Amino acid sequence: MVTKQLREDLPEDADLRRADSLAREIFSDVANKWALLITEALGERTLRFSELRNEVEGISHKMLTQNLRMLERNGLVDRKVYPTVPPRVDYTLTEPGRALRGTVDAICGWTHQYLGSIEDARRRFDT
Amino acid sequence: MVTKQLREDLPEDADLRRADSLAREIFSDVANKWALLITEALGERTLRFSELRNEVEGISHKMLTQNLRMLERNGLVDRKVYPTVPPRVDYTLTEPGRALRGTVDAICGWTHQYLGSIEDARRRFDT
DNA sequence: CTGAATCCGCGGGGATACTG
DNA sequence: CAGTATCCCCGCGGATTCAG
Repeated sequence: MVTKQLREDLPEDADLRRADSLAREIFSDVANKWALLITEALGERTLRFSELRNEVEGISHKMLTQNLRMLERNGLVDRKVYPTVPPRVDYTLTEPGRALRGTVDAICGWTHQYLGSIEDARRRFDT
Repeated sequence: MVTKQLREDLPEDADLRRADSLAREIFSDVANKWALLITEALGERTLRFSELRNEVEGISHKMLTQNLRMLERNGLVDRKVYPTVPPRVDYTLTEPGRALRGTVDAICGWTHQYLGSIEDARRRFDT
C-alpha cells in the first residue's frame, strides 16, 4: 500500500485501486504534525477541548477543531458532548486511535534517540 | 519531549528547553507526508533522483528535492554524486533513516489494519 | 539527469467576531 | 466553553526555465 513497489497495478482490479487510494488518503490524514501531536496528547486520558488546547503546544483554535473533526470522522477519537451550560466536550482515543498512538510513540522515541546524531549532522551540513 | 506533559518547565535549565525545541523541530520535519513516503520508498535500496520521483507517487520535482535536502541535512539519507555526464545521484538511507523507516512501516501497517474500520467510521460520520 | 531559481495561484492557517 | 464563520495574508507547492 501507499508506495508503488507494494502495489500490484492490475488494471482489472478496481477494488484494489480504490482501497489503495483510500489508504493514501488516510495516510495523508494521519501523517501530519497536528494529528499526531493530538493523538499523543490524548494518550490514555480523556480531555476536554480547552485542556487539549493547552496540552498541544502552539496549536490554534482552528487547527485543533479541524483535526479533531478529522480524527472523529475517521473514528480515532470519541467525542462526548455534555448538554450543560457552559457546554463541555470530552475527547478520548478509540481503540484504533490508541493503536495509532503506539506508532506516534515510536516516532517520538526515534526523535529522542537520534537527537544528538541529527544535531551533529546538521552542524556538518550547515557549512 | 514534544508534548507538554512530558516536559519539565524548569526555567533555570535552558539546555532542556533548547533540546525540546530541537525535538519539536525534528518532529515537524519528519512527521510530514512526503518525508515519510520518501523514507519508505528508499527502504533498503539505493535509488537515484529520477527513480525516486517515479516511486513516490504524485510528488513534484520541487518537493522531492526540498525533502531530500532536508533529510540529508538531518543525516537521514546519504547523497552520493557521480561526476559523470549526464550526472547521476544516488540516495540511500543512513542508519538513523533506516531506523525511522521502522516507524513508517508501523504507520503503514496501522493504516492497513484499520482501513475497514475507518471506512465504516467515515460512512457513519458522513450523515 | 540533477537541481537551483523564478513566477504565481491557491489554500493552509491565524485572528477575530459571533452563536448556543 | 465549544464551535462556526469570515476575513485575509503568507507560504506551500506546482509549472517552467535555466545551468552544469
